[in-house]
Amino acid sequence: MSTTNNADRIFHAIADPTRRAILDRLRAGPVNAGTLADGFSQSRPAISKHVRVLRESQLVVETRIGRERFYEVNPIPLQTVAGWLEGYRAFWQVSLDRLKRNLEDK
Amino acid sequence: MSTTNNADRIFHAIADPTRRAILDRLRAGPVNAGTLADGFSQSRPAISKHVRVLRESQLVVETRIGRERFYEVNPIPLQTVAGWLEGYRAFWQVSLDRLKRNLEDK
DNA sequence: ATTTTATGTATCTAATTAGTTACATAATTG
DNA sequence: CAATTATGTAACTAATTAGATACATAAAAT
Repeated sequence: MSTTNNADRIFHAIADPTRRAILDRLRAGPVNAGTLADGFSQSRPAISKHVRVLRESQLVVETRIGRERFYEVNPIPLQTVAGWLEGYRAFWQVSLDRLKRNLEDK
Repeated sequence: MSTTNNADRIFHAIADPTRRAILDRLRAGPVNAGTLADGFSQSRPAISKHVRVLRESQLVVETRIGRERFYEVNPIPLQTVAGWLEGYRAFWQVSLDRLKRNLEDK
């Protein structure tokens, strides 16, 4: 995924349920890699790889303290998603009306 | 992707840039399959498959008229995404403060 | 009735991905 | 300094995916 733009990277990052779960866990506060992995049934390396994807999309920030690495959420990239959704919010009512009309026509 | 829940299906559906582009196109109003595909550089079957994924996630609704099939956006499932994001909105300010503090500590 | 048109499905392939176990590296501790 | 601990990376595998081309089906037009 080398020629991938920012938005793609972000949407891809949050597409995986484990990665969303990691973000949700980190929302409670920063934890080190080991503690984070303990909360999941997958192997530590598997979680490590998910965290890497999250870091590459900037959704997670790493802080190294000694040999430990703490991870925390950076919500900024989620604004990209929020912005995309926004384009549908305006559409919301109008489209529901149309959908309803279409369904009534049957 | 049989044992996939609703949210997973939705996040997965919007993860693909072509599928997001399809949704964005459909936001302008319903079109039939052929017209839709004409707007893309991929083959018609490729687009057809993307539309299927979008339909399975309920983001797109199909209406058959004669031999044509019209597609339109159903924004409702996007509420799932909006809801998930919402959990981060509250977190927004607090986490940015913390991030800022952490960065200042270096 | 035959041909054309609109569109989905089958099949196959190349690329990507999520997971695993084994290994490497760098701090800490005794 | 040797042993332990925290953690990422390498290598490999199985599953999933996006895309292409060829084919099937059904409606519409001649």
